[in-house]
Amino acid sequence: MESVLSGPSQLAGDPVDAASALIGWTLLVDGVGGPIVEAEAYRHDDPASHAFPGPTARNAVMFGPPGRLYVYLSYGIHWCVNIVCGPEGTGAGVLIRALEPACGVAAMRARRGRDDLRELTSGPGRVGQALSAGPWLAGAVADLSPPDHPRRVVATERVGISKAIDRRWRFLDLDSPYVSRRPRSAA
DNA sequence: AGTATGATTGCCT
DNA sequence: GGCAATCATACTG
Repeated sequence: MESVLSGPSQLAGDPVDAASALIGWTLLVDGVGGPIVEAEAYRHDDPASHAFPGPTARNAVMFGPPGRLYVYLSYGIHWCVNIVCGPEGTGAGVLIRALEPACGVAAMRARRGRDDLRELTSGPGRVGQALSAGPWLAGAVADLSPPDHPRRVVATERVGISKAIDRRWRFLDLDSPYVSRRPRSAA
């Protein structure tokens, strides 16, 4: 009997390990999506995390069981997708910053209003739009399936934050053309 | 109640 | 490279 739970075993452990382990796993929403190529960890004791102030209406999902989706509105414009990680109740998550557009490409093109594959899912706001993310996804169980080939993963600085900027908790597939930003120099 | 600030993106010069 | 868009959340008074 196979486990019903999906995702890497690290999903319920340290979110930093989970973020790294998630690279290469395919995330689908309603059959649309592809392999994760870029992700950032946000720990509960991390000043940059939405969970840092403690449980609130917005971040409630983060304090639930791992493997679910935490969705938030960024800059009043973009809906961004996270996978809740860590032991249940700790309030940690992993922001999905980029995917390889593999499944439902036509749908993603239509939702994004763009044809170029590199503009479909390379960036957290783009991922949200391509997957049609919104409040209705909050708390849904993440649809994850394992990588079909190993990835070269590298750790770099997180993007767009002003606190705890020194923590290199952004992980990406070194060989993917679909990451939002390449590391400053190859590591 | 009012204000400042974002885990961003796309269009402008 | 710079900045506007746009609004929920968090914080101040």
